Amino acid sequence: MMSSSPASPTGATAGRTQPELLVGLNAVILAVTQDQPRVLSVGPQTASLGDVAAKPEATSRALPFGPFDREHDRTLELCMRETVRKETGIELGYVEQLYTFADKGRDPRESSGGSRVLSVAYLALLQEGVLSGVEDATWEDCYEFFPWEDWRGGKPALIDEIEAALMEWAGRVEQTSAGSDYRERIDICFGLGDVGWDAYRVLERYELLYEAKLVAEYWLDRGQSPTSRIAERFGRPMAFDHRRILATGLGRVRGKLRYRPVAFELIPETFTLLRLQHAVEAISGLRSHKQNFRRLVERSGLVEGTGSREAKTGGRPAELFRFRRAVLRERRAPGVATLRSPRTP
Amino acid sequence: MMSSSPASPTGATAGRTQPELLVGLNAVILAVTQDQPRVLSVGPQTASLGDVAAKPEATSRALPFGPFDREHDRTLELCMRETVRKETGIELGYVEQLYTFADKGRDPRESSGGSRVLSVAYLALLQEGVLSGVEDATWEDCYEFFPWEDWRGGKPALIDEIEAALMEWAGRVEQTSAGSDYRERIDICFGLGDVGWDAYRVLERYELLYEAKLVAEYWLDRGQSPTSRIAERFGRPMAFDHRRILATGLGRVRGKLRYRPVAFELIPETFTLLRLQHAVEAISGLRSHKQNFRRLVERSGLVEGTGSREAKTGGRPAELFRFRRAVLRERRAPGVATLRSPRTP
DNA sequence: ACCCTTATACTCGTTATGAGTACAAGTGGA
DNA sequence: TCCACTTGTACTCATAACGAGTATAAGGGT
Repeated sequence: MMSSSPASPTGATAGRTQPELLVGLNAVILAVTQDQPRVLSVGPQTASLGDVAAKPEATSRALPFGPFDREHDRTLELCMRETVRKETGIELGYVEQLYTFADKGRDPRESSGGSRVLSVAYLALLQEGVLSGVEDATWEDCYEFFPWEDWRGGKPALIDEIEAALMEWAGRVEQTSAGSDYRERIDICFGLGDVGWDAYRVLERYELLYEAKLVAEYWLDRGQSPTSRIAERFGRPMAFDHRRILATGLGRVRGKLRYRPVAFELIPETFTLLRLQHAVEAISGLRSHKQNFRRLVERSGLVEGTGSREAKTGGRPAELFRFRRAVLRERRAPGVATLRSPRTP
Repeated sequence: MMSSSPASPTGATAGRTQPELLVGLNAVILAVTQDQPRVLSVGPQTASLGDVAAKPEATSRALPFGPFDREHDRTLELCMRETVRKETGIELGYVEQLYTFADKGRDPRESSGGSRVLSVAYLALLQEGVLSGVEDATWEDCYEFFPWEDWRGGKPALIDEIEAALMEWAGRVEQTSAGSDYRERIDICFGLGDVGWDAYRVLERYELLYEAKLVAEYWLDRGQSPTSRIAERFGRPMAFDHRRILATGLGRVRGKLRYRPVAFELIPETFTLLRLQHAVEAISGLRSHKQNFRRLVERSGLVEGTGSREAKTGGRPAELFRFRRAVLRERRAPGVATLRSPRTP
């Protein structure tokens, strides 16, 4: 309730009893290994828990999470770092807050009398090679969850299938309600017609597919089983709303790549330009022109040569570069601008 | 605690008792009126409450806020819209989630035995002319809180004063701790040396000033009074950590302006190009080249002429334009790219 | 020596950007 | 009516950035 004499920053009244609200933290931890974008997930490795194994949810991967300990943690971010450190042994570097999720129904247990759950999601980027020592924490390929997001090999064939399925859905919906702009949303989200593919819109695409009942979670959230076509073609589901959270995270990095030098958080201290390029391509899901990428990165002043070179390239040895921290002092908002759209013709 | 068999999206254990944690919502509601950026604030209009009037906090403005009603509200955003609607009569349009604040100590009452407060802040943009009917809700000029952020008249003289004060502070700190990169942070934040001014870094600047004890909140948070110089020169304080939240919001719009057409959320349906330019300038705090701004906006396809024109310009009548929604179907990430940096020479 | 691979340099045409100049079309007053 | 003043709009021009190539360098293997 707004109040004209603020008594607390939120206006919440102390001592007022309400049904339980749990606050937790989720972490989207991304890395690039073998030129593939990976996300750290937790959950049982194999479904060997007896009869539970039959249920698809039981084998879904989840994002690392933990409760927010309001007694001991000074900040949300520290709590998240601590949780991840304790549970996986990983010491996070680059971290940023992503989004706070609190929609009713995001935890299926709510409906059966459980508490409402609010969680604050964080995004973290790790360099290749940092591995978790914990058995049931695994790195998964991001594009298994979003197969339509990987355009590095050109427009995925799946896009046509998605377009057809979405248009069919939009047609059905338009008959009942006033929904003539569904087609427009579809065009924008998936870059159809003369729209270009915008790598950034990961979340919008996932949510549109969810609305169109084309992702497994739509059915699982309602206690039903997805059709086999959905289960096989439209990406692996994750537990709860974690695929949505992952979509938010992937979209955020892709966006940030354009104007902040976050790519360097994903690769070792020294690297060849091709490696940098591959990391950027893995995250953005787009292929870029090698010579121009080099020109762009060099001209930007983001990197400096180390003098030494890497021999194991299979061809001419490549020079090793390092990130010039000093660049932050010289230019505003440096990033890798090349990441516009792939040439579709 | 991370768990290998996820039982809840956050891992929070139901039924576990912890000290009270309150969840609330804050809204940064921005508009542009008379070419000035405004923020909607609440609080007593004048300090006529007796002896409380002497304390500066009693007269500070606060951002609109309300508790998150976990029973009735389906989503955080709906709760926020509802709160604002009920309390000010304003029906929000463009809204996005901004950030979640939960640092220990953000509510001064915590230390005196109160509850920990977490709040989710939202950003909303309104068109000129939407006014609140509620008496103690007022529109305040954003730059009263951040006088150093307005570069429309060229580099503010205040920047030199800030530079001096910060450098002096950095010098003092370096003697005690290992802090040789304070100067680098100062350079980056305030665009000194060969760095350019980056309009986007509003929060970083505010936080640096806070650390350097140059904003009133630093002292108020510790129950002390700021020096008169700080009170007079470094912007008006707000209640609690609301100036920090406002900084987050202003930074976010400034950033978004560059790649999404959010400027149109701030102006009426039809507008002259100069009006659009002034709205962009008000938010970004930068002046832009009129002819180039026009070229950019027209070439971008973001707008279309309506044929009619506005007479009240004081000179030649200007054509009225409207935002072309269709552009969203044609180009990825359209924005107003011109907003780089002001020519400082 | 020849072929394959990857790295790196350089070219070329197109488009975007910053900074102007020039002219158009209103207003109000001498 | 003419003139000064205001704001809007069209065009120019040099420079930088971008997309797409071609050409050459420098390693390994057979």
